[in-house]
Amino acid sequence: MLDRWFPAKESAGTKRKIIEAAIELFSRNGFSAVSVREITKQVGIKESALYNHYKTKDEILETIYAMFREDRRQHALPPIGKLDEIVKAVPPETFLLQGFESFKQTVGDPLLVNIWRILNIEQYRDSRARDIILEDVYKGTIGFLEAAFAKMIAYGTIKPLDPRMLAFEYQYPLFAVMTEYVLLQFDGRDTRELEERVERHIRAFIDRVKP
Amino acid sequence: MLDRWFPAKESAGTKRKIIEAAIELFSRNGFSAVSVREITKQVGIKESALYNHYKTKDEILETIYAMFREDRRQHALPPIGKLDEIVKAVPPETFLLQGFESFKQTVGDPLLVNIWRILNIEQYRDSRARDIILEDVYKGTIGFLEAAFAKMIAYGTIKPLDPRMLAFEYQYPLFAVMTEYVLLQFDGRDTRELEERVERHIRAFIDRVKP
DNA sequence: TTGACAAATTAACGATCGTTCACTAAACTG
DNA sequence: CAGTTTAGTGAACGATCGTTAATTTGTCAA
Repeated sequence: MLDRWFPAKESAGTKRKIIEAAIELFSRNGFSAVSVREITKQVGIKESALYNHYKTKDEILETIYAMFREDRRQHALPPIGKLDEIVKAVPPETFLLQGFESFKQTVGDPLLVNIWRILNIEQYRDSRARDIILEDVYKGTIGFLEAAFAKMIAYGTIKPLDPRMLAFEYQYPLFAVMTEYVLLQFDGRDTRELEERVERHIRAFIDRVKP
Repeated sequence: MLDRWFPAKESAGTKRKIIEAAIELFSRNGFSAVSVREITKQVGIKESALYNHYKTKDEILETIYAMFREDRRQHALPPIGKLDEIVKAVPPETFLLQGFESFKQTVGDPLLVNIWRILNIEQYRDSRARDIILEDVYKGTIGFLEAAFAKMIAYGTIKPLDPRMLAFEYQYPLFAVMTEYVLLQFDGRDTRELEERVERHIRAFIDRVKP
């Protein structure tokens, strides 16, 4: 994710180091409680040097948002156009269990987890964070799943229930687990029970929709 | 909630007004981004007068936490001791639909909603907020429901499934809906679909566990 | 080798931060 | 009514905030 935004050719990679430090600090204390001096200290430069790379402190946050947005559009969900061929190619069990893999992949990526934390902290103060959570995460995921379930129903591979309700029943527990997972992980606490719950939820869901 | 913490006999009620202003401001911008001068301006006093009521800015936040904790222990869930008589007295349908009522009651209380927002903002920076969310909210709710489901199973009023799994399947979607609800509400956006989802989820759950 | 440009430093700016101080006015207590 | 407590003001404290300006250092192309 960082590699794409900050190509290695850039000499010292200070611009990238600033983002890395900012993500770590913002995710722990929030944007407002982190000073530019804290960021630049972690990078190893003076505070004034930061302004050679970013116009303002807010532009750093904006860059982090943009990275997350782009990463989600690229990697989080397959494009709607490819949905039909996916649903035709893989059985519902495999499709749904992919949600488990994608969960483990997300919580295993410290960068993604930290940006998710930042979004949670800033969601009320900053309408950009709110927009990412509501549109990209919630609406995007549910819309994708609804379309997928509708296709499965059309192909007769799952029971003919309301696809939007199915999307909700499948995904919303995962949202809540993600929230709790990220919080437990913050103190290095045990998260195995949550992982197990996710898997059991998905398997129970598969049983509910099997035709 | 405020009435109990700040009895009317206190002359001007400045201490209460400070908390009210702080809750509103903290819930919008976060503790760190709100100055004591902003709070006291909203109350109508000078910043120095605040220190007649609270030793530090943090003590205001601490008071808010304590209020939320106590309110939850008093009103959120019936005491475990009374659980047996409740499960004996009301059918599972009524018990579970009570979760819908309690959801509507929570999101309809601006004070509770704002404190919930504060907890979300501060959850990483402040271990006290983290503790409230993980222990009082998550663990407390799931523990209560697990005990309730276990009793229902013992009385044969629901199917004999794993009570902890049932608690998870019932409650976690509600956690996520609450999060999204509070966020949508922040911009005054339409939340009717979410309310409907909650009710449909609970009714679907009732169907799943009916013996 | 020189000139250009990027990236760093030192120093400082005005503003704002949480908190404290000395003091005053009002309200309760004996 | 005198005396003490409570709640308020006005001013200031040292620290820190985001940001800018002037200047130096390092790097690569011409």
